[in-house]
Amino acid sequence: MDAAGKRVGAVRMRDVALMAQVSTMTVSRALMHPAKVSPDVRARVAEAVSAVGYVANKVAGSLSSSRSKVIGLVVPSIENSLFASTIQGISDVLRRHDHQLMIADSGYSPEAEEAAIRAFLEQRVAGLILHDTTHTAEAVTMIHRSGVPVVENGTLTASPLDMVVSYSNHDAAKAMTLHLARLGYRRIGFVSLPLATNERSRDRRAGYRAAIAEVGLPEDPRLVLEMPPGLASGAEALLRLMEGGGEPDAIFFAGDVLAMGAILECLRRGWPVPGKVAIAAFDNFDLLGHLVPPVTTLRLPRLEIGRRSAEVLLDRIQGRAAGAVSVDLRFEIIHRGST
Amino acid sequence: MDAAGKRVGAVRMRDVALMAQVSTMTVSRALMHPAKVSPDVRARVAEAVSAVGYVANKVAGSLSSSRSKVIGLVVPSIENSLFASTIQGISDVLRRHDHQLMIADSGYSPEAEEAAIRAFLEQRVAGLILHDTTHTAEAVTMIHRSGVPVVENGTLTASPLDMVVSYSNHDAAKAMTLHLARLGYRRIGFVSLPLATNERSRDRRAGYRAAIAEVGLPEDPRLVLEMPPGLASGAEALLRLMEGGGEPDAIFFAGDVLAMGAILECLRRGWPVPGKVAIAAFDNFDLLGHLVPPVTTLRLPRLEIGRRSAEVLLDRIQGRAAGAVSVDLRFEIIHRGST
DNA sequence: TTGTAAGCGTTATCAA
DNA sequence: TTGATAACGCTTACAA
Repeated sequence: MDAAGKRVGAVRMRDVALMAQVSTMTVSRALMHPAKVSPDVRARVAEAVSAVGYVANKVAGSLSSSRSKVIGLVVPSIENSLFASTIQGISDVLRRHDHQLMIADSGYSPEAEEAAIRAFLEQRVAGLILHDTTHTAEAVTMIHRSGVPVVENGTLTASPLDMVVSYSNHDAAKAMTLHLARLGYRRIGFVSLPLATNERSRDRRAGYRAAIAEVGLPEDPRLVLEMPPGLASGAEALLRLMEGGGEPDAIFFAGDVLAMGAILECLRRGWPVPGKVAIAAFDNFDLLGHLVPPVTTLRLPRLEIGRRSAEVLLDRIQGRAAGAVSVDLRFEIIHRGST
Repeated sequence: MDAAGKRVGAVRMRDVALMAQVSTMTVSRALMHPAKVSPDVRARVAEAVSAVGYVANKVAGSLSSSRSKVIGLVVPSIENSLFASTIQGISDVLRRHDHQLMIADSGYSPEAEEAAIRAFLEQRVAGLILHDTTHTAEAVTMIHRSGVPVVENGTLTASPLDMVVSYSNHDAAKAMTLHLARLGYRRIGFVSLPLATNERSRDRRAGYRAAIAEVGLPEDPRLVLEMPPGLASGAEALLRLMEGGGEPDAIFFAGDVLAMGAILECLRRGWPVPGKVAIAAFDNFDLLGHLVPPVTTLRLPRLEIGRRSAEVLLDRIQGRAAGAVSVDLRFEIIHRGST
């Protein structure tokens, strides 16, 4: 590179062509469709490639062919380990299919998501995977105009942009609440993450309410709380519910590490679980199974969501499928000692 | 897109130019250097851009200018939350500087790393960040030939490819071991991750040994163990050391969630910590501070490593700096109840 | 301040 | 099976 950051003097396909005594077109063919070229040429090209140290220029290739092998992914937070599993799943599948992954995080802001989407479209990605299901109008317009296929995977939204791969946050929260009711708990508290910009949180609370209504328990606002994510937040939620006059006999923490924070607080205070209060979590952190007592939770298909998202996207990109796709992956209740 | 995945009929700069009644060159300038264009033209171009819904084609731009704003990152595992912090740090800085991030994971294999590096160079990334410091010969050759700047950030390696931003795994492990010795522990066990392909693990064990030698404690092979990562692995390591005849009075778990698994095992067995055995960890998981007892550990600058890596890379790319860079970020011992 | 012309390094197309 | 030629959509370099 020169001082201004401009790449300089790279080996081009032309150099390979000269060395192999063929045209650049033949080199291109030998690399893309080896079968369409004579064995002799194939060998000469291969030799020339390694002799001159040729590294293909996919920027030029993409411009010429109007195709790319890059997928753009926007998650709310890269650091959050829940998303990390999904990213891993996506990455695994893309690598197997010789595609690349670009990542941006929105910090839970639709405006930042829009900026990320624009940047990806400017790079002419072949497809998009969005965790969120809430987008700015401008983002929706850009995506539709671009014609790029999209998978959303935060929740099984009823009105997807294009394709969805997820599980039902509503049904999962409802199932866990019903599970607690079936175990005999009657005053079931519920703690969720912030609802405003998060359809997943709203789905979960709706699921909780549906279950409460279904089994005929009274709705008590003193039993429902909205908290930011985090260990400390879970501990605080526990204390607020226990001292809020609602007298919960069980609490369902439907978000991130909230349940972990709550159960550690119980440990510190010497409160027996479920003797004093039962605790259920929403996500299958490894750790929940190793705590004392081990915590009842939901197993969500985080990794599988990533894999399937990448697969349906590639299917569409490669013309193996068209039209609407809505994949409902399963969740599962893991019943343990905390309830 | 048509059936073969070929993008079709996008709006080009030419369309903006026609609408704004200027040449494409003027549109290009108005977008890249608004100051170099008259206010009138600037306004007309801006209006035309939104009227036709223009989304710049950076593929064409990159080809033409031989510049790109994409950085490639290779980590051993995307799913591992330790790397997630670093990725978040990188992402934060890149976004602020209008750059994009491509990610690949090597699964701890140098060959997979080589493939990822090749793919990134084919995309003509402006820079590379590699977590690992062990590379194939071919990877090293490709990188040098390409002239792309590189930051390694897994450990403060003595022979970097180019730039390094990290902390000293050796010194961190040594410091913690000395800390334990200072507290009066005399039979200090040590558990590390696999050493074969991991310079970081080797550095840590060397640091432990250096400390043991420095304070004149005997080296006892029954006190040293090599384990895969994971909670279960930590629990198993604890039991093997406690029953292995070495009679440790403290154990230093220098890897991932090993310490967490060990302390949870102590909880389950009702072993007092540090009464029965003291426990120290290597990484600052939130949770370690909330366990009972809270666990002594090292605070490592994971996020900061990401930020600084991105910064030194951008400095080099943008010509603000040249030459060798080696940034030694700090670590810190967090003394808590478990020791 | 604006425009013209010539690439950037590939692949598509069509002809040989 | 191979090659010549013309894009792909932008930016550089230079001219007006």
